[in-house]
Amino acid sequence: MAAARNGQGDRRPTMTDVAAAAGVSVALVSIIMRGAPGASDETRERVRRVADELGYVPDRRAQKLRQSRSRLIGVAFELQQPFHGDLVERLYPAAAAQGYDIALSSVAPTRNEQAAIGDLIRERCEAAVLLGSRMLAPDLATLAKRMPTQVVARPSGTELVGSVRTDDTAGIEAAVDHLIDLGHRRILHIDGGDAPGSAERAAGFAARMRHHGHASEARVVAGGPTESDGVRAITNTLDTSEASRPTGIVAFNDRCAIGVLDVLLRRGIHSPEDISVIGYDDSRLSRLAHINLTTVAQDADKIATEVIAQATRQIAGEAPTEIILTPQLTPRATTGRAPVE
Amino acid sequence: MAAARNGQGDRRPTMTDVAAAAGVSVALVSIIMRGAPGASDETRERVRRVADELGYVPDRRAQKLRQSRSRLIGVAFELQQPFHGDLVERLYPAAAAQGYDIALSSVAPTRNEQAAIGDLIRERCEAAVLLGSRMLAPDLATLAKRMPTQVVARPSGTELVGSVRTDDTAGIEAAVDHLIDLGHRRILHIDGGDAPGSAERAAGFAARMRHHGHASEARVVAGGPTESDGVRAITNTLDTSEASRPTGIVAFNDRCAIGVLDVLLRRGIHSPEDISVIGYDDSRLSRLAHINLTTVAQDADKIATEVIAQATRQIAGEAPTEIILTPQLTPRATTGRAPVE
DNA sequence: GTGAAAGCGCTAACAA
DNA sequence: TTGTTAGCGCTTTCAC
Repeated sequence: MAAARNGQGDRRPTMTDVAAAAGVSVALVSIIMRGAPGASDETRERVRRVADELGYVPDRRAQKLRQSRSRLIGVAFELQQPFHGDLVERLYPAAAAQGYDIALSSVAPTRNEQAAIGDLIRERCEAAVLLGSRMLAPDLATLAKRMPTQVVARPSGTELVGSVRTDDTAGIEAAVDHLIDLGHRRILHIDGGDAPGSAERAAGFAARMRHHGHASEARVVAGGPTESDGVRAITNTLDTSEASRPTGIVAFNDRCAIGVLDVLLRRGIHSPEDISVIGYDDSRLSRLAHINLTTVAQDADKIATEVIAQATRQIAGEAPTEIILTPQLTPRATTGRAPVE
Repeated sequence: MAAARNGQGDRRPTMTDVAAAAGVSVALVSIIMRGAPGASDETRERVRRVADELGYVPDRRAQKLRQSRSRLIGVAFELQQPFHGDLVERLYPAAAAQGYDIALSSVAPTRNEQAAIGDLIRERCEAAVLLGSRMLAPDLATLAKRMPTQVVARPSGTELVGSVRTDDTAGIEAAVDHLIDLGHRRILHIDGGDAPGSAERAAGFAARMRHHGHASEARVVAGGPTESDGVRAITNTLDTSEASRPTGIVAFNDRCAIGVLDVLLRRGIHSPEDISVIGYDDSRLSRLAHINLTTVAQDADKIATEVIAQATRQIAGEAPTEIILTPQLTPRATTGRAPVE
């Protein structure tokens, strides 16, 4: 058959086709499709109509190739991280407001960051945004020599690479203060293992407990960023410290906190009556009605806006900076007054 | 300053730069970069070295523009669906094996499917793969006139659009059989509300219970695809049928099942001792150690392979087909023998 | 084995 | 207001 591809014809219409059909030059069609000034309203309307009839849609690759700039911001994100989803979603409108498009490149167990970044380079993105990158500072610096680069939700470790993140210390402090306010004293922090931000949060926790004069009642145990890590940490803790178990827990993040809650439930320990639990991220998970987790919220909207703003600045040649936002404690149902002893 | 962008120079090196630096023609560089035959090993090595020194990376837009075909398969996926992440991850290698690249376009609450698909068209993808699309059959048919289209995990409703999915009826039947084998009789199905596949699964459930002669002990209640839906459904059920509560539950999907488990936990009802629960999808969630949910598994690897295979066929002009894979019951920790009454 | 030249679909000067 | 022209960075004949 002549018309392959579901009879859609052998190829998509191009600007040349539209120009021919409308009896004008391609340049004029270009002007009209871009909404640029320099065409009569009458022609404009006619060409638009012809284009629609033909089902013409501009070829973005050709557009971007021709314009010396791609006006593309590349985003590497992890497919399995709900918070990355929250961020990506907000990057689109933020970028559009500055006249940029977003190119997505995913990171997954079978697809490493290098592969994802390679795609962004081949697409000639003008800047790279790495969500929760696991790259080391020297590698980031190398990448930064190729293209303006930022990391999100972690420090970059090099002044060549920008960073937008929330103040981990402040976030953990807010969590500690909240529990102290509620009368808790024996407070446990389950750290993030080798996840980015873990060290800062653990240090912040210890410092704040000291500040309140309860250093001796503070404990930090090894955890990690997933539910399983939370499960492991709390199980260990409960099994080994029956006598003096904590009344308040600050988990590394929401997923970790959810693991903790799950174990508590299974053991018949009620939250918040027996133990208060605080997460970190304000991910969609934490907001689910049945979880309703008190958490330290990172404002995805604000982060996205700052990321795009910094990207355009870096593209314009400004030096990258470290932008630190203040997280917000969001009390929900998993924290309450400390039980009377 | 002359060198904007972190001193990386004003522009990225092009093939012309490499050719000049190596003292050969661009055509030869092209041959070498693509690994095409027609260059001496010696030149090959020298040009490669020069390219590396310059940090040359081919411009994919220019490549794809020049080649009449984009060799791009566009994928529209939902950012917040873990199973979509599983699929996307597997589409990369499957596509690469056929010489295609993947272009990602995300769907989210603030970014609808039309927007996502528009991007795929502008990128001149040769085929569109829509994960869990919510588009109606007529709209899908319209899209199919533009480009070869497939939907995944649902029927397309039009023969113009391909579909790769698992047999919902068979999956639910396997779940029912499993419970029946374990001695369960009073079995509840929490359906998926208006989610794709919900009707098929509910019908399959009823039919299979009838087949086993336990139609009278089968119940179907309204649910949905999220944890909250599961919470709502089971709460209702427990509150209204204290006397004859089910011993087995088949939830619409894993997330729904997890909501159910959460409520059971909170009420001190043990699973599987008191109530067995089965999910659907075998998402990462279900495999978490502390959840360890019995579920009906959809083989993401196989789905991805079939999707790419069908995409290449459709691109070659073949008519789309409906590919139905058989799901696999995966027994884990949330199902066990029915309690003795 | 290598190079010259044309052109993919578009935009942007510049002319008319 | 409209058309002409010259590329963007690459691949692909077709000569040499």
